[in-house]
Amino acid sequence: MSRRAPTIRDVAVLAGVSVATASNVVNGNRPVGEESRWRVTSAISALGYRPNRLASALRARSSRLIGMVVPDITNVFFAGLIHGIEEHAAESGYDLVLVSSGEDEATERRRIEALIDRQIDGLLVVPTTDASILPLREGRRASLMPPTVLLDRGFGAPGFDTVGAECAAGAYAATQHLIELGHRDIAVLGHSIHQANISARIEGYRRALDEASLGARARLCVAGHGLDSLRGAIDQELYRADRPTAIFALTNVAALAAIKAVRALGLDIPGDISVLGFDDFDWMCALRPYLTTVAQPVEEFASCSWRLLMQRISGVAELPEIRIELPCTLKVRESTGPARVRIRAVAGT
Amino acid sequence: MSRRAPTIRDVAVLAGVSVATASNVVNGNRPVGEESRWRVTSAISALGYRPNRLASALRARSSRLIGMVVPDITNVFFAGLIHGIEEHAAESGYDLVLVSSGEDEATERRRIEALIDRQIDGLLVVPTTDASILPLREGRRASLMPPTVLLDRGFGAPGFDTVGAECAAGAYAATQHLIELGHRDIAVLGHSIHQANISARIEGYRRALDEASLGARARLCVAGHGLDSLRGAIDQELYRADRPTAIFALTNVAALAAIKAVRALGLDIPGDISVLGFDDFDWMCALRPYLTTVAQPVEEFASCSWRLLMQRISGVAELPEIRIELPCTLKVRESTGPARVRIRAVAGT
DNA sequence: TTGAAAGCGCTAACAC
DNA sequence: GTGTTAGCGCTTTCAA
Repeated sequence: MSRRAPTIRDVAVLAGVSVATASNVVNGNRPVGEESRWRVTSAISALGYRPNRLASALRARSSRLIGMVVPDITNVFFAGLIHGIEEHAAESGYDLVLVSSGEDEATERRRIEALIDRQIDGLLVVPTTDASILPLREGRRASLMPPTVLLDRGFGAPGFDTVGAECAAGAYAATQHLIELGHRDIAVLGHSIHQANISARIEGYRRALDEASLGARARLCVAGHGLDSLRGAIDQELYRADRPTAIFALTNVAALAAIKAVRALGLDIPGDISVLGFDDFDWMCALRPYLTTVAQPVEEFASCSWRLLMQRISGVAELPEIRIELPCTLKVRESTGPARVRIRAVAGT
Repeated sequence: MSRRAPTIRDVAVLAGVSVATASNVVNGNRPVGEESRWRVTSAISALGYRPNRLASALRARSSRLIGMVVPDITNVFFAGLIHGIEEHAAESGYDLVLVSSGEDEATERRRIEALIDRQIDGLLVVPTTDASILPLREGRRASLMPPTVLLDRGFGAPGFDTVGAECAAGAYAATQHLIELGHRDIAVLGHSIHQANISARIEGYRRALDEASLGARARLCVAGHGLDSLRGAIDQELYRADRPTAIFALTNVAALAAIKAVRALGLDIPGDISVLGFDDFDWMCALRPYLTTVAQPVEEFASCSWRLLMQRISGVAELPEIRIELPCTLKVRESTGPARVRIRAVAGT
């Protein structure tokens, strides 16, 4: 029943050659004679030999394993990222070890260490906060860390290659779109300020407001990562007498929270209040109204970060950190419309 | 810069003990004296030693790596599954190697072989079709295969532990719900018949129809896995003069396809046509109308399959295959309503 | 309670 | 073009 799996030694013996030759026909590291090659290949199929990747990784000092860390797998944006990366990995003969940090810095730290212990060849991280992965570079293990690329968050973190979106520009365009529709009271809804991408989005929002001399009307709703937390924050804003006429949600989860909150109040989108989201995915088109959103280039995120990582692993890339910033696209759809003129607003203007 | 990482030998030397003792304090496999333990722990922290999991896995014949194979990571149902499994894995000290089969049998096969080569301790698969993983059990590698649990699809496959939903019952309840609302022309939309779960859903649908003496009116729309393919199939059905008054979508992707198709025709849900879906996730509540759906117990899928896998790995479970079937929940919401009485239908009845 | 030593299965020098 | 051999870093007998 549980017969020992054949090793390369078994192959060599059956083929009547040395293990080196057997190894060479398997890996093609050295030329092998026609005769030997044939004997080895037939021995391999006769025995049903399969190489032990653990042993080969240990010896060759290359596991062809890439660690990937995301805050939450169920977030459609991260799921898209994982999908893209996994595809590239498969093409390049790598496998992905996927771990979730659950938006917790300590967990993230611990799990990354565990991945490094597994001798991964590279690391792809969507860090919990901009600062969370910094200690890894500074610690004793600095020189022993595998090539690492930070995605989405942590843009520009010193010591790391980073791939992110042009968040400020995207948010600027989105806010401008709302202003052009006549909105003057635009609330932004998002989580943690401790992330470069989120603060960049807020910055873009502020800039657009400032340019329209609306700077004083900025309304920031900041909450935790969860849907409920975001929902609570926007609820509070909506219950105010002078509630906003538009909500700019800075993440896809925030957009969902905003929609739920607005719906719960029986308000119409965009009749009573406009909602503008972030990220884009299949299901959004089933929403009524179809959500106006700032789409991030998920595919490009995946391909750029993968390319960067491969360059680092092969030692091609030069020393200084590389930062790649990808453009967002404002997708104007149905959830944003002209601002409803409110009595108070009319009187006030 | 690239100093060699300290090994357990370095630790032993610095602590003035043997490697065996150092190993034992790291792993606790054997009792170690107070004095030795202290010397080793301080040597470890002095050197910043971290064990090489590759080497330990090779020697101990246990990688603490679980392979997970899904058809498509971006499908919210599978994403939820991955999330749940990853959580359990983390708790138990395992890591997940995630691969996507892309609904392709050959790819699935190839990637599973690669996972086995990595000496994974267990395998969790949502197979492309019911038959796709069977050859693995039959092949020469049969005895060399790691414990494997099939999820969602492949229920009851010989030689495998399987975890699935009570699809027939769920679909029966859903269809009955539609019949009670007065629907007599109910189309089902789904992909591949070659999956036990899908055919069970169809069976449940048929049974409900039969019991209402509506068996002759069964309408099957079968398509490929893609959104577009499903969309095409349901479009065809909707363009018929006697189009259905209700659509029962057998997967979440099918539900999305149905919604898009109905919308494109300018029809109202549920006024003109009812839509009933499968699976349930956060974003559905942002849909207008909120989708009536058959929810599968994703969390339980994850916990049951994990428990089963752990039992097999530890050799606790007895020999015969185990099948676990989890109940679905019909969530009646807004997308299903009374059947609109059509002229033709009135005349016909 | 501890140590010495034999490998796990493989690759890469180094020889020929 | 091929073989011999020394490890990769670790765990685990076996003996003390």
